[in-house]
Amino acid sequence: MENQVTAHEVAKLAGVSQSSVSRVFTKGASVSGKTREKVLKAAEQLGYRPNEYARSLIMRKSSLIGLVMKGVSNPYYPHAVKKFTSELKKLGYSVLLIDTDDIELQMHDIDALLSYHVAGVVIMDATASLQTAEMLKRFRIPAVLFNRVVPGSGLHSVSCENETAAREIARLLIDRGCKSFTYVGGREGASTHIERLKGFTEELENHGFGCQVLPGDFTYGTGYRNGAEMVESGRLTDAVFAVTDIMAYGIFDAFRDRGVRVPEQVKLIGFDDIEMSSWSPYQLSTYAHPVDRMVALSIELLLDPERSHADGEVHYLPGEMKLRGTT
Amino acid sequence: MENQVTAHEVAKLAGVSQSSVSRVFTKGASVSGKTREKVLKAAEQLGYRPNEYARSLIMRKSSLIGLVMKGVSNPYYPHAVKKFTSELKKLGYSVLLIDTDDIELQMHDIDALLSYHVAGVVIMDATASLQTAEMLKRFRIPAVLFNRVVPGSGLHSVSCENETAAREIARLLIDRGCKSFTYVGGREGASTHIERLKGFTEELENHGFGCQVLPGDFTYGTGYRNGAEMVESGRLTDAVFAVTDIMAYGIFDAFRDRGVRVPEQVKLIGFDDIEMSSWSPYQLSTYAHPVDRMVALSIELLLDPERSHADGEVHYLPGEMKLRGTT
DNA sequence: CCCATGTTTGCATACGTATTCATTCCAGCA
DNA sequence: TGCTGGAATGAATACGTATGCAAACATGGG
Repeated sequence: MENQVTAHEVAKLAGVSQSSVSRVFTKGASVSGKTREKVLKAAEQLGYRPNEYARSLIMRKSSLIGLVMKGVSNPYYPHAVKKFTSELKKLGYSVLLIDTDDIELQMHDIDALLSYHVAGVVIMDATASLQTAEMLKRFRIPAVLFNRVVPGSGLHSVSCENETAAREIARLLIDRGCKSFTYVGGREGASTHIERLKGFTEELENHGFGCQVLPGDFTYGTGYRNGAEMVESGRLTDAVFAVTDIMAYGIFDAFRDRGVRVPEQVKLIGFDDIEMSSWSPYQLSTYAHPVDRMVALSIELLLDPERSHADGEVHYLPGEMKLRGTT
Repeated sequence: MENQVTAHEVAKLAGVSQSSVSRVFTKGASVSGKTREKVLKAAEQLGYRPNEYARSLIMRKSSLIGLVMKGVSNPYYPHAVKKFTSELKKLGYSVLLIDTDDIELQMHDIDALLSYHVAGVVIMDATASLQTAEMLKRFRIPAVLFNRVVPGSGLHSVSCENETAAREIARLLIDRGCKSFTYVGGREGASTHIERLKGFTEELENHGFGCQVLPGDFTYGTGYRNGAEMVESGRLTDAVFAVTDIMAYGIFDAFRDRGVRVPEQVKLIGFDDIEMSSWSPYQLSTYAHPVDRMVALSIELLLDPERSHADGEVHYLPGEMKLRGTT
């Protein structure tokens, strides 16, 4: 950075003023074709790139979007990250990656976002406490919760139609002739868990069925333990709905290891449709997130000046049922 | 960003000069306890954070590290990303995430890195053409290739001891009594592929064995197809070494689907030790990357001013064999 | 009490760019 | 040719911070 090529040097070489150089690189500015050409040639020769720091400083506008990830527990998120980065790149934004260790977006992480005055924040696979939400509002940083809803936070949320999908899943399993049901959940308090649980159990109730609810945490290991326990304690049901594909794999493997056959003895269905679900040992039936549309909507909410600072909108987008071998 | 709290406002509230405010937030600067306290109180009250743009501009030094990812094909990388972000955070750096679609780091992506004059670049799961390497050198951006080596690029490389590990794997399989061998590879030209292939076949040769080499691309699907073809064409061997865990899964599943038993009929071993390898359906024997040490060394290479701009160092770190159920 | 020494402090400036404002340029027309 | 109005240009300034410099201040020894 010490030997940075500046607009002044380009200007000198091109025989114009620094202003003209700037105008060439600022879209919508008025420059004659002649000088534009001279400037571009000089810039090319020197390898000039406008300095983003100076640019963001003077324009009082950041070209960074903060992307908050919790971890690597679920392969579903890296996929969404990829989509975000490539879409944002098209719009001229770069991505500042924040990796929280905690379930919640921490104050410490907020610091980085504030120092760069990011144009917006996407919070994935993590949640924001009301205090954190307040902080974001206070500093007028547009934020959207991706795949999470935090009631009362006033933050935008973009989620899958969890409840509706869970109802659909319930009906599907009933149609398949199942009479007893189990729901294996995610972390207590996670909106995806709550909404899917609600839709599933309510719809079952509507049809006169009950549901065994087992606690979980979105991990394979816990899925496995739950599956093992179901078999060993004799509490196996005709159908199992796992809050997440990853958990479904664990359950599936626990069943298989104990000689329980899927889908003959038990029907199993997950949620997410990550790549692995189509792999041979699983062939898991599941409900696919509309990732692309979720990403597009998130970006829209962040960057539209009309909506970014307005009250939090909560969106539930419809996904698609993917029926494979486990139902 | 329009209503940014500046050091001037803090200064006014605290009754000191802007310089003093700056000094409080610049470590190593000389401030009295009294003013420090006044400033911190005022800053807290106003929610002041130093503006990174102004700071990076005046200091001519970026606090960003570029992290280049190719995609989401291999769960091994997200794990490393997490390690990078958390380690860099400790050192006061933030992460600029670049997502290349291509196998190579593209010029277009370089632009973002240059605009922010990043303090360094980590290139993961992708490679850099000689032209790109030249570009990085020209702009004096320290770079390290993570898990890749590009001879002649002059870039630092931090990799696993691929060749040595592959030899070890060969000896292990020989010890297990295997007489015929297959290597299922990765993308042509990828250094991990080349090095593991070399170590494996050479060591086998040393013991008087040949090796069937099948082409691959690091994906599950290709692993599966290779596995299927081996069975169906009758070219099954006593042992199979897959360049990557992901590919090993595909091979394993193809075998299983066709009634070939692992490890009784075929011994199978992968490379990476991603989380899934310990899952019940696979229990894959594999060789674990020393991720933590690889990350630490990468950061060291980037940030040590003595080494960051020096000629590219190529490091191979030893990992650890993980023997599970497939050998 | 005074001077010497070291520590704090404020002023002014610079980082590289976008943009306002005044000036110059130039095409088009009478 | 002389005018006019719009387009293009350059000079100057501002963004928010770190830092060199000189002035102010504190401290302690004689």
